[in-house]
Amino acid sequence: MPAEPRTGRGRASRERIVESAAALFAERGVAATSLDEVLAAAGAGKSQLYHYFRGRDELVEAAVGHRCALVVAGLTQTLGEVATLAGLEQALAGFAAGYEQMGLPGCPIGSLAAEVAEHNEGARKQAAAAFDTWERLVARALERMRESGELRADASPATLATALLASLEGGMVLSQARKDPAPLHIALEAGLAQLRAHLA
Amino acid sequence: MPAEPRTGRGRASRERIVESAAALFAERGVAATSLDEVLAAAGAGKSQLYHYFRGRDELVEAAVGHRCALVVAGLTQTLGEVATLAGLEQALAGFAAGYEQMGLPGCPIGSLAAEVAEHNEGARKQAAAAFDTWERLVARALERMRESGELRADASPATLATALLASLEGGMVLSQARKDPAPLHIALEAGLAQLRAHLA
DNA sequence: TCAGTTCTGGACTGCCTGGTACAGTCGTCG
DNA sequence: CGACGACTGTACCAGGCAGTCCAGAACTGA
Repeated sequence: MPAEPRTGRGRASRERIVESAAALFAERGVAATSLDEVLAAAGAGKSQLYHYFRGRDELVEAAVGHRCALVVAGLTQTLGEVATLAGLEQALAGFAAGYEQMGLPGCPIGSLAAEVAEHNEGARKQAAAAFDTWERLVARALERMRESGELRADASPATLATALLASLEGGMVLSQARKDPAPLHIALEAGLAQLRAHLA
Repeated sequence: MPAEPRTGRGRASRERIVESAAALFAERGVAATSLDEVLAAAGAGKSQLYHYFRGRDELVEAAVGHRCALVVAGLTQTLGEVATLAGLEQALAGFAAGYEQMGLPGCPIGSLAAEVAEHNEGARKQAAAAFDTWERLVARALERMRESGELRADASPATLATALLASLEGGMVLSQARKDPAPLHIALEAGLAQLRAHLA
C-alpha cells in the first residue's frame, strides 16, 4: 500500500528521504538511526514517510538499495574498462586509499549487509546483488586479461574474482576492528599475488 | 563506580548476566537486544545489572570480551598444536563446517566487531585483541611448519596469517550476505593455495 | 549473635520510538 | 476555474527503553 510518487514534488520528497536515510545509515549504522533523525535531515514530516513507505523496514530496504547503487556506480566507473593487471592494481590501490581516507569505517556495502542480513531480507538481497555486480565487474576485467593473453587460459575469472573480493572484504573488517590500515594492505597484496600466480 | 562481586553469589549473578548478554548479542545483534531481555534471560533484576556495571555500554564491553574469550579458547584448542599444512587444512575445514551448520551467520568475532567498532571503543578493543590472538595462533602454526622445513624459510608467517584470516573473514561476509556457503569455500581454498605457493 | 556490607526484587520515572489521525495545502486536468 | 486526488504539517498515542530508587534479604566477620 505504499504510494508511488505521482508528481515532481512527490518524487523529490521521496528521494530526499531515501538519501538522508542512506547517508545516516552509512555514517552511524542502521540500528543507531531513528526515523525522526532521518526526517529532520530530509526536512520532511512523518506523514511523507508513511505516504511512501509501509514502515521503517521498507525505508531501510530502499536506503540500502540506494547506497548500493551509488557504490556500484562508482565501482563500474573504476573497473569497467580495466583490462590489465596493472590497471586492476591501480583500481584497487585507489579504492584502498579512499577507504583509508574515510578513517577506516567498514566496507560501504559489507557493513550494511552484515548489520541488516539477519533482520531485513529485502535489504539483505539488495546488498547481495551489489556484491554480485561487484564480483562480476572484477570477473569481466579478468576475462579481458585472459583474452589478451595476460592471464592463462585455464584460470577461472569467476573464482579468482570471488577470492579477491573476499580478501578485500576481510581486509576491511580486520582494519576496521584494529583501526589500522595494515591488514587491508596485506590482504590486498596477497589477493594480487594469487592473481599473479595465474599469469601466462 | 561499578562494584566487583565480593561473594560467590555475586560472582555467579554477574556471570549469568554477562553470559546471557553475550548469547543474545551473538544471536540477535547488540543493537537489537534490550537490557530487559538480557535480564529476563539471566533471571536477574535491574538492580543487579547496575550494581555491577555502569550502564549498557559497560555490559556490552564485558559481553563482547566474554564471547571473544570463548571463541579464542575454541580456536586455541583447534590450532594450538597444528604443525603441518594438512593439519591446518583440516582445522579450517572444521571451522567452515561448524560455521555452515549454524546457518551462515556472521563471523562470531567479526560481526560483533563491525557492529560495535564505531560506538564502543572498549568493546572494539576486545574484538581487536581477539583477532590478534587468532592471527598469532595461525602464525605460530606456520612457524612450526617452517621449522619442520615444510614451509620455505623466506615465507613470513605473520603476513601469511593475516592474509589467510582476511580471506576467511571476507568469505564469511560474502557467504552471510548471499546466504550461500560457496564464497567461503572459494575464499578458503584461495587462501590455502597462497600458502601452498610458499611450500618448500 | 549481631552489626555492617553486599546483594536482590521490582516498582517507578522520563524520554524516545515507531506509528496513526486528520485537517489543510498544492498540483493537475477537464 | 473548479474539483479531485496527491501531498504535507503537526499533534498525538501506546509501548518500550535505559536508568533510578529503596526497602529488605543474604552473607560476612568478629
